[in-house]
Amino acid sequence: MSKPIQRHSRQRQVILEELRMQTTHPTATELHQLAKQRLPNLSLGTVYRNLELLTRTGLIRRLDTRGGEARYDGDCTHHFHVRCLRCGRVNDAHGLSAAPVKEQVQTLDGYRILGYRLEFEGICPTCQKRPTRQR
Amino acid sequence: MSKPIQRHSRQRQVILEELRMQTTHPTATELHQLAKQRLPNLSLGTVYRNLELLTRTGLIRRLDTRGGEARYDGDCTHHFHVRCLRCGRVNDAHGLSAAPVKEQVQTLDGYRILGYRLEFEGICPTCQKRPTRQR
DNA sequence: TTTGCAATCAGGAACTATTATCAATTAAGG
DNA sequence: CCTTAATTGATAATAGTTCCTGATTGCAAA
Repeated sequence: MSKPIQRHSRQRQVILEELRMQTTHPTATELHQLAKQRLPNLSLGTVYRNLELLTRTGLIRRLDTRGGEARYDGDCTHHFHVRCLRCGRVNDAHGLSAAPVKEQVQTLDGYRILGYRLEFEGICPTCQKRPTRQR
Repeated sequence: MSKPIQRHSRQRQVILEELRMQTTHPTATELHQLAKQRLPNLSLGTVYRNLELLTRTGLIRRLDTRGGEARYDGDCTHHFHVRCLRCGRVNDAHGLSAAPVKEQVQTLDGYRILGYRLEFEGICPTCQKRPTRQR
């Protein structure tokens, strides 16, 4: 059972390009809408399949998500994110480092530590302007 | 529309107790199995409903999860987690401080920052012993 | 070129985790 | 007790994602 050869497909190319054009960390559905403008009968399944494949080969990053949809990031340099607790949008937080924290950890309960993720939570500018919903 | 009065139910009590007894940050399903031993006809819906309510009132914490199921933590003191990239289990990482990191950020792109989450990724002891799956 | 074949596709069904609905039950205050 | 509304179990519905089918396509060797 050898590793399958990855070949070049127009769909994958377009999906990757569209993701890289965005700074908004789109969801699979959003990306599907965008890419569909160039490939009208691109299926959502194909978008998911390729996002998975591109994530696996390290060309893009998949961002965790609080319950909702996964978001994707075309920028693989090490950086962090700020997530809006109201609307769920995600922005970059460049220029920060959690390296001092990482240095505190080599192993943790026998885990072999491979990396870390740091994410800030808050309210985005747009949501700050919007009145708070009634509970 | 006033806030409903929260009353005391046996189910909620048991769910909370079982969660607090665990150090493993169980998923809703796992917790359902555990609590069912004490309340045999406890429904999964009730578990979800109460986990949501307890999270909202701040008695427990819901942990983000990479795609799969949400996990819950009965310990609300501020601490971090290590997640196994292979099996998804989560352990605590007490005794670390990310305060220096937080101090780097007051506002970020106009966001009002309310908190941050730091999570380590690695391979847990059990999975280190298991041979790597073929790709 | 043409051909062979595995990688990839579109479309839709299936699956998984979670939330909503609803009639019946039950906690809590009067 | 009695009333009222929160809560429950059971079940249906939803959302996001993955899986399956048969058709298509990129690529390498003939």
